[in-house]
Order: sequence, then C-alpha cells, then structure tokens
Amino acid sequence: MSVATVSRTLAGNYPVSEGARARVMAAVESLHYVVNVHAKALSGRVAGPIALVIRDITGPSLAHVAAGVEQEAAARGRLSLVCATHGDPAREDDLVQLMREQHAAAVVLVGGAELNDAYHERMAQYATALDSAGSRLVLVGRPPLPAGLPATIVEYDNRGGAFQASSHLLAAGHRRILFLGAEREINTGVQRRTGHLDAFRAHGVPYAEELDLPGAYTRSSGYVRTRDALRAGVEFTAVFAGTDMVALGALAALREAGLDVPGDVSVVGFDDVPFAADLTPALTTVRVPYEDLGRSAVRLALEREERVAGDDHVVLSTQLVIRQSVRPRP
Amino acid sequence: MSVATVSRTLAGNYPVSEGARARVMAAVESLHYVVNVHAKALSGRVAGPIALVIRDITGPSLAHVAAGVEQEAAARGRLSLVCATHGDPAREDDLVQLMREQHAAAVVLVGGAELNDAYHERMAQYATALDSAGSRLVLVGRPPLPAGLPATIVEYDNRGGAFQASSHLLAAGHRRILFLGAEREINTGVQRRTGHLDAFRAHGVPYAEELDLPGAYTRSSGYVRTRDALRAGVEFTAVFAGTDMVALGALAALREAGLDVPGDVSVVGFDDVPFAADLTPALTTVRVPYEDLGRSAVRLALEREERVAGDDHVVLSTQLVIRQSVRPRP
DNA sequence: TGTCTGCTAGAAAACGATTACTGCCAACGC
DNA sequence: GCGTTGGCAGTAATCGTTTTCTAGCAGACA
Repeated sequence: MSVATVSRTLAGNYPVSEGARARVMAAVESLHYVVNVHAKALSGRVAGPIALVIRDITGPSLAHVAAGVEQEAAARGRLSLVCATHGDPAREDDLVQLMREQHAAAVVLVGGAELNDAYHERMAQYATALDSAGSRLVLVGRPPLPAGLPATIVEYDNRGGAFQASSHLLAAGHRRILFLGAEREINTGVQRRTGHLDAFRAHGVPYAEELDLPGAYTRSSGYVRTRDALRAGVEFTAVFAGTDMVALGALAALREAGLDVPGDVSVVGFDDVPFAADLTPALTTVRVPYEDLGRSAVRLALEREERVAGDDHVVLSTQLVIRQSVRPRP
Repeated sequence: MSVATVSRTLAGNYPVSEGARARVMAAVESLHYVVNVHAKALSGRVAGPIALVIRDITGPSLAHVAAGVEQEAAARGRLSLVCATHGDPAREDDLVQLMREQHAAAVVLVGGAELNDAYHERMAQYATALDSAGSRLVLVGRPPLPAGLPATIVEYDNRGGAFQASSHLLAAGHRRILFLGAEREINTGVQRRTGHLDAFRAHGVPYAEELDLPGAYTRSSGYVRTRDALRAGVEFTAVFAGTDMVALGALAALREAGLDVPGDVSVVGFDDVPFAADLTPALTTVRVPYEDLGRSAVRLALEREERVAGDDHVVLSTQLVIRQSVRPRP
C-alpha cells in the first residue's frame, strides 16, 4: 500500500477500493495518525490563518474585535493568530514579517494610530510586503490608506457617533460641555472631536476653547482631567468623555466632588463597553460595533481572496445608546 | 550560488565568505524574500505555536488569561493560536485534533468544567493523543487529572478564596448570607461552595440551606436569583456572589428594591474583574490571578519541553480584595 | 483471441527549506 | 615539490504530503 493510496483515501477525491480504504482507516486509527499541516501546505494548498495584531487583548473593546475575528475565521475554517504589540512599532514590524513567513491569509491591524507621514509610510510598506507574500493587510479603526495600495479598510463612524452624543447633550440644554478628547493626533480622537465641534456648529452654539481637554484614553486620565477642571473652577454642566474608560474616571472625580450624575453634571462616553449599563447611573454612550468590525475585517479579506465580490473599504455606523447619565431637558 | 549557501547565510551557523554573504543579502533585499515556515518546519525544527482553547474571549477574566498566554508565548518566541468553543464539546474535540496537526507545543484548555466521568475520559484521551503528537495538554482552572497522564495542571485556590470571603462577611457579623453558587457540578462552583461552608464551620455558625441558590454564572442569573429571594421574603444581610458578573446582577436587584449596599445588604464577588473597583459601591471580591494563570500555563509547558525542571501541577493563590461593598462591624 | 476501456494502485516529481557529505583550491609544513 | 589541512561552496538526501503520469488487470466487445 503506497502513500498515494493513503493520501487519496483521506482526501476522498479519487476512487479507492473498499478493501484499501478499510485497511487505510484501520491503520490511521491504530497509529493515531494525523496529517502534517506543514507537509500539506508545501504541496497542496492549505488555508492560511488570520493574524490579529492588537495593542492589548484585555481592553474590553479590543477583546470584542478579537472575538469577531475569531468567530468569522472559525466559520470559514481558518485559525486565528493573536499577537499583542503593547504599542511598540518595532514589534509591529516584526509581526508583519512573521506573518509573511506564516503565509497568513490576512493580517488585521487594530486600534487607533497617529495620523502622520511615518504612519502612512509604514502601512504602505506593510501593504505591499504582505501583498507580495499573498497576504492581505486589513486596517480596522485606523486611518485609511491612499487608494491603489493593496489593503482593506474597515472603519467605524467616529464623527457621526460624536455628533449624535454632543447633539444629545446640546438638545438637553447643555452649553458648557467638558470634552475629554485624545492626546496627539490619533485618528479616532480627531474624528470624535470633529463630530463634537460639528454638533456645536449645527446647533449654532459657540465653542469654548477652555473646555477642550486632550489627554490619554485611560481611566486615570479621565479622573485627573475632571478633578483638575473642578479644582480650577471651570464651569460645565456636562462631560463628553472620549471613551467609556475616560468616563469611568470622570464619574469617579464627580462623585468625589459630591456632584450628582446626572443631577448636577451629565456624562456621555464612547464605546459602549459591556459594563457601561451597570454603572451608577447607567452610562449613555456611543455604541461601536466592535464584534462586527472584527467579522467584517475577516469577511472582506477572505471574500477578496476567494474572488467573490467584496469592498475594500467599509465604514460601519455607530449609534448613541441613551441610558441614565444625561439629565433630560427640564 | 546554491540554495545551501543562502540557507547558511541566513541561519549564520556555518562559515560563508564575505562576498557570498553580501550577494545573498542583496538578493534577499531586492526580492523581499522570507523563509517558508512550512518548508522550514519539515526539515529543521521550528518552535510550535501555543494554542489557547477558551469558551469565549470576551469574558473579562478569560481575556486576561489570553493576555497572559500571549505574553509568555511571545517572550519565548512562540505564536499564540486562539480558538473559542462557545461551550461545545464537539468543537473542543475538533480543536484538539487540529492542534495535533499543527504541531502545537502546548494546548491550553481554560475554564471550569463539570466534574464527571465523561469529562475525565475526554481529557485523558486529549492528553495521550496530544502527547503522541509531541504537544502538551495544559488544563487551566479545570479539574486535575489522575497522576500519570501526560498533562500539566494550573489551578487557583477557589476554596481558599471563598473561605476568605465568607470569613470576612462572618467576621463583620453577617449570619444569613445568600450564596449565589454555580449550577451543576462545575469544579469552580463546588470548590467555592466548599470554602463557603468551611468558613461557616470554622466560625461555628450553622448553615441555612434555603440561602444556597445555585444558578448560572451570569449577570442575569444573579439578578433573577436575588430579586426572587427578596420577593419570597428570604431574610439575609449579605450576598456572596459566585462571580463578579453575578454580583453585578445582585447589585442591580438590590438597588431596584431600594436597598442600600453596604448599608442594608453587603455583597462580595469573585474574580476581581477590572471594573469591580468602579462599581458603586466598589466591590469587595476575591482576586484571581488570571494573567498569571496564562503565563504559568505556557511557562510550565515549555520548560518541560525544554527539559528544564518544572512542575506539572501548580495551584496559584487567590486573595480577598476589600473595598466598599461590605459593611464593617459596627 | 486480440484489443479497447475502465478501474484502481504505485512510482515519481514536485513543494522549499536544512544539512551531511563531497570536493575544490589555496596555504602551509616538511 | 608534494602531501596535508582548512575554509568555503555545491550536491543531494531528507522531511510528509499531493498529484500527475504510468501501468496492471479484468471485463467487454469484435
């Protein structure tokens, strides 16, 4: 009995006699044989894995992107590789190289990034390098690349979500809204701020510069910025936190100052992390379809690989989720 | 210039003349060459990946295990494969088979499991099947296997944590403690209940059967059980929730009933999820070293592979984190 | 009976690397 | 001047599959 017969029996794509099949199956059983993917990949084609490159898996929102990627990948018979960069660009370089070696079907890069030339240059390199290795670069929630580069972009509507959130506050009568945005020129921060300013413009309300407080997207930064604003006597009746984690910090600072939410100050967040509904008061926030982002990333990349029609650039919508942290108009 | 020279230049484990090396590097640069892992794996040895098999990545605690696994794997030059089972044992079977094909260095199974013969039989099969393929089975937070089976076990002290939590409540004067445990014979649930009962015994307090309410480890189950207990007029001054998610539901039910925490009812949870400190009141709970569990799983499996001394069974300790959800003794 | 056809099995060439082995050439010792 | 040694490069075997091509054998048909 030759190796060819075994291969054909297991693949089932070629006639094999009943007797031979039985003997092969018996041997497979008794030896606990499993094919060697590496050998299989060398000759016949094997579906490449999906690589997810993420800053940190434990972030509540990023974990959902990971879940979406894993789910869609599994549904299409792919394995998911998960790698954390901890924000180190050098590590990102290494991982892209590594994924080229691994023949990943798609390399999904997730998370906001600074909008500058260095970023675009790096992404352009990634895109062409991966393309030449047969992998597809997918950017999720990151600034898009100039058309023509071999990359798939999955964005979500930061501006629209922020517009809805700020409009909600303005409609409730708030005029002085503390804006706890992002530090530096992170794309998500810039877009959310644009939506915020657009809402002011749409409502014909002038924008007070001193209420715009950039900082890190962390709980502690939200706490510090809110506490310091209160100490400095800055007047505001609402807080628009750049993320739910920032909102968490803001809520802590307000509570510490003896202020009631939403009685004295209203708060909105951004992300709709799972525990947002469990805070006291339940947080009004902008829902970002994180799981969908992950699923879309994989779907678009693989549909393209399978020569199915598929976009190379989608923008998923965001939606304001109204809970109890904003005081309704009296 | 032969392929051998290229291989030797890149591996750097054999003398190559300066000229040849330069020409190889130039070609590598211009062609954007990367080695093919599959070919490399077929001949020279390649470090196998670490596979993480988990019920659901989005659980706040499981995400931390994943982060620990990824971190330790990356530090040791391994890739991490993440797969979700969504609680389907058939999917788990498939994944173990798949990981044998992938030549994973370790297959890490995470999450509580029912203590019965079927479980032990399945795990025993996994252990030997993986062992014969050169992979190591690692069970994290799951019931250990009989000694002699080729598996590594990483547990944490459920009983001790529960003992501390219940002792804390008893020491604060609580006698009627609602225990929101697990449904069925899940190992974590059984062990936490044992710790709870041991604390009563240690304090010489009789245990009231009607306060023992088994159910799912979910937010909604915590809510329903607490609400129904209140409606039924069950008397209690404290709640020991089996997990922080359950505590979340209990807090919601108590708040809805107009009860103050910790003024009227004290609450403790289990897990110490990241947002536990941000609840109102901040939740007193048992810290489980999730990230450490993940790191230890990888470390033990790989140290064994590398023939370094290493245990095959560790139990990490848990610790009560005292915050504001328990009323101190008056 | 000879040939054609259809079914199944084996032989061998890929796939892309690593590495033991062989061999060339220059330098060196005697 | 000749044998030896050592440094470096090429040849070829190997890893475990898939797949193409070849071949054997039986039955059908003329």
